[in-house]
Amino acid sequence: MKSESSRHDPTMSQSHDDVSPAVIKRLPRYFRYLRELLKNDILRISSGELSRLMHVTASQIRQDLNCFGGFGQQGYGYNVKYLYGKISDILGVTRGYNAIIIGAGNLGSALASSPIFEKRGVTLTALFDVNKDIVGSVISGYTVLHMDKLDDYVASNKVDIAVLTLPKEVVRETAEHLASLGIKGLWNFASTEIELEGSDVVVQNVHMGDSLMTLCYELTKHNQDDLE
Amino acid sequence: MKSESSRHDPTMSQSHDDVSPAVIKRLPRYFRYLRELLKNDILRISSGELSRLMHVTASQIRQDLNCFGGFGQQGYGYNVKYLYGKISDILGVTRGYNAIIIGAGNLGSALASSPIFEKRGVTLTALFDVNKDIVGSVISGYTVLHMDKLDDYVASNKVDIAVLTLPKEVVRETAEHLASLGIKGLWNFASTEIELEGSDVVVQNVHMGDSLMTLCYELTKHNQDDLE
DNA sequence: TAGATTGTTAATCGATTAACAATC
DNA sequence: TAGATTGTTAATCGATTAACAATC
Repeated sequence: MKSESSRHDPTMSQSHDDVSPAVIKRLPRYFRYLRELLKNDILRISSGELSRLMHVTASQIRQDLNCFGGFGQQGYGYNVKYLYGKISDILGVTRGYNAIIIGAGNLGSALASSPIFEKRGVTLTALFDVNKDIVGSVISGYTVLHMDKLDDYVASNKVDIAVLTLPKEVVRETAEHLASLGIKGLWNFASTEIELEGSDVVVQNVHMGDSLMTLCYELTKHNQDDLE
Repeated sequence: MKSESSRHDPTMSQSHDDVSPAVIKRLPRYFRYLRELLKNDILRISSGELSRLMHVTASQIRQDLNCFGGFGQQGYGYNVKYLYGKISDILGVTRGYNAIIIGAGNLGSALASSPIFEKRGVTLTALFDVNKDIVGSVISGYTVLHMDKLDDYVASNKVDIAVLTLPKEVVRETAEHLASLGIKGLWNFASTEIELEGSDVVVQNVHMGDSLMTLCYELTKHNQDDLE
């Protein structure tokens, strides 16, 4: 019945290797909107209503959600709490991942002081830096550790994610070192792409600059259109 | 010869309203790689070489670049300097856009202290905040101004882009106010989407949190795969 | 039951890749 | 000229939308 999508392992609720990248990229957005609905005590929503809210087609919403299982109910719609829980599970919010920040400069501190981790079930556990002026200082309740304590720290603490907020020049070697320590997720803010050939390390490159450039492109296009 | 893509206005080098979103999203990445090549004194590259570097198909590169005109030369490849210049033009790097930062907290300061604007031809001209403790302090050479000076400032200075690094709760009203002042580009770091119906304001929402969630999804998927 | 809305298949649309003639 | 590589068309692939039967 549940089609081909749930395979092998019968004990696990769902497994979904084959979900398209396009769908996956949209999941965090569903997460955000559902959280907002929940905050406003809206406990039930149809794909039609959600489509108006999110400015996407109802068809896409139903298609997307169905990649992971039938979360709705005909004639009723979706239970917001239930759906939010399911999507949280899929995204790993309930897994209790731990993160450390490598590079406690402006951006590193900004992230440490923000609720960005907590909101997504990720726990920040430490910050590292090489700068003597920064090491030992306290940022958002964390004492910044020196990088030479990193190996020991990772050996004795569970670390799932390393956040890379350090200069472009040292990103590559740092990433390789972190991978060698067994850290499986890298969140990279340096404007260079990390390539770890043939490793099982997952990398997300942020590229804020690309976003600024797209904005500039659109500004430029608008201006041009006005002239024509 | 130049096909349908360059239309109307004969004085303007190119106009290209009809370029697909997929192509546009990739332009900043070309920009980054070409800059890097230039830095390494590589003055000539073929789509084949670039494809190996960027991990995309040569076909896609040629297709993408051709949306804006024939920048290459058969039998030779692409002149890196020339191509970099062209892409810079398309992206608006040479337009001399000015930006202001609204919200001089951790993230605002981090952006102000980074080369992110300068690298893309954007000039940061001022920072604003409402917090008495922050207003008047100097961040990366800029004295933080109080928000009540904003209207005057925008009236007497060219401001193309406003960077929104302020709390989610005030983003909507601030965005509307900025739009009413005639600012045409908003770069939004709050984890909420700005909708300005029917205005000619261009918005880029950054959503760093979505990136973290995608990382968590992939970590989770990896772990599951291991179990199967 | 009747009405509403999902789950799902089929149709459309857009984006990517392959192939090759044009040409430097 | 011969070799290389683009520009461009045609073929493939993937993602989105429309439609409707299943069903709560």
